[in-house]
Amino acid sequence: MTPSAKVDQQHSMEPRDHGQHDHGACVLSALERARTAFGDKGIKLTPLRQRVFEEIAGSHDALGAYEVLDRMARKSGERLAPISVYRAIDALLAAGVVHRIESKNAFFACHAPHQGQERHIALVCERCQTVIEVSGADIFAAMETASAACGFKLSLAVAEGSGLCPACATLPTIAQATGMVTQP
Amino acid sequence: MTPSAKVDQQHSMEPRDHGQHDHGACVLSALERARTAFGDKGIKLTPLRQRVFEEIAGSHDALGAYEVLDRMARKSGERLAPISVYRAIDALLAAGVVHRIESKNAFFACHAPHQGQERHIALVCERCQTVIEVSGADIFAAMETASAACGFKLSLAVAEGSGLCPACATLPTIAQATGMVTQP
DNA sequence: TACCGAATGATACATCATTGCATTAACGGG
DNA sequence: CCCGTTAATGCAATGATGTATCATTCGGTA
Ligand SMILES: [Zn+2]
Ligand SMILES: [Zn+2]
Ligand SMILES: [Zn+2]
Ligand SMILES: [Zn+2]
Repeated sequence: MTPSAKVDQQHSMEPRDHGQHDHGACVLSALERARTAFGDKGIKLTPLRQRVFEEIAGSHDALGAYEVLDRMARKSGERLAPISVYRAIDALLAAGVVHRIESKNAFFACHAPHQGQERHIALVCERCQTVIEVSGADIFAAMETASAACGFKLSLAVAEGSGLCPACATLPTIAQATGMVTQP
Repeated sequence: MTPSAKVDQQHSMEPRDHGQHDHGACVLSALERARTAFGDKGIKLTPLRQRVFEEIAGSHDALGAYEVLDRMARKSGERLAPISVYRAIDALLAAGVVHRIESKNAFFACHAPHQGQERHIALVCERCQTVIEVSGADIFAAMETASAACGFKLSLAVAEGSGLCPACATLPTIAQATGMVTQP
């Protein structure tokens, strides 16, 4: 990846928010759920943790820890040590309000209810980077079945995917119609 | 993880090979399958790629790229640049003879036939580190179903697990019987 | 021979994450 | 209020993982 491409990837010019979606309200409600989750678990939602959470929830992307760091530094002018962000993220993970995407070494804010103990999987859009969560009960059940069938005692399961989100999945037809090609 | 624990994790004192298993033959057959896979795909199995593959296949663990590097350096006395190992691993991945475990940033040699297009998932033993592959057709089908149900066009799916392999899963009963405790 | 493309070597750098220890904030019992 | 305890943060260094860039080598080929 070239340095210039890297700049373009700061998630600023992405085709996020395909029209609808009140983002201010979306972030506020995420924050409210976070307060509840921290309260329920007896963990403290400190100012630092809240700032980190707002940064992650403020994007619907999965952000790397250093990306969070950069964004916070740009806003406040002060650069935290990486460990501070990692510690805050650990608390957010423990509270269940952010999740980690193993295949990207990145973190995203949970916008799913996770009511009960239902497991979800994360789906990452390759075009707009948006992460969505979908119920994964059948998937984890199948993993349990496949493991048990060979005598493996499964204790931790990871499942995640990437592709095109519903909004982006409809766009390639436009590229085709206009004669756009992917390889010059 | 403590530094001393790190040393213990060099995969040398692990309870690998719970009795049976002719490892020399196992590695040779893996190498033979690798030659075939490279031939089929029109990629060259160069000496460097073969050395890297032997190092990975010689362990039934998933090895990090730098662990491969260290082992090769210990054997030959010459230390490659990391990029050389990564490039070799890229070729091995392309040939399909090793797989990556996203949740560990590590690579293991494929010992499964993968006949046809059948997808497998990797299961990592938390005690002996052995990686096994099991058929994942149902799992990937469930991921496809869950994605399609919400309009997501899935193009890449990751599923992997950790826990206790069949051999290790039978051992904890011994620890219990002898009054062993996990927390002093 | 000259050329080309694939593979490798070599240096430096980028990105991801943790260890260790000092300092500060929060909270409850005297 | 003072003190002791614990959680949280600050700070410096380092470890662990992965890539960019350019030079060199090597095998085939016109
Ligand atoms: Zn939003
Ligand atoms: Zn999208
Ligand atoms: Zn073997
Ligand atoms: Zn085991």
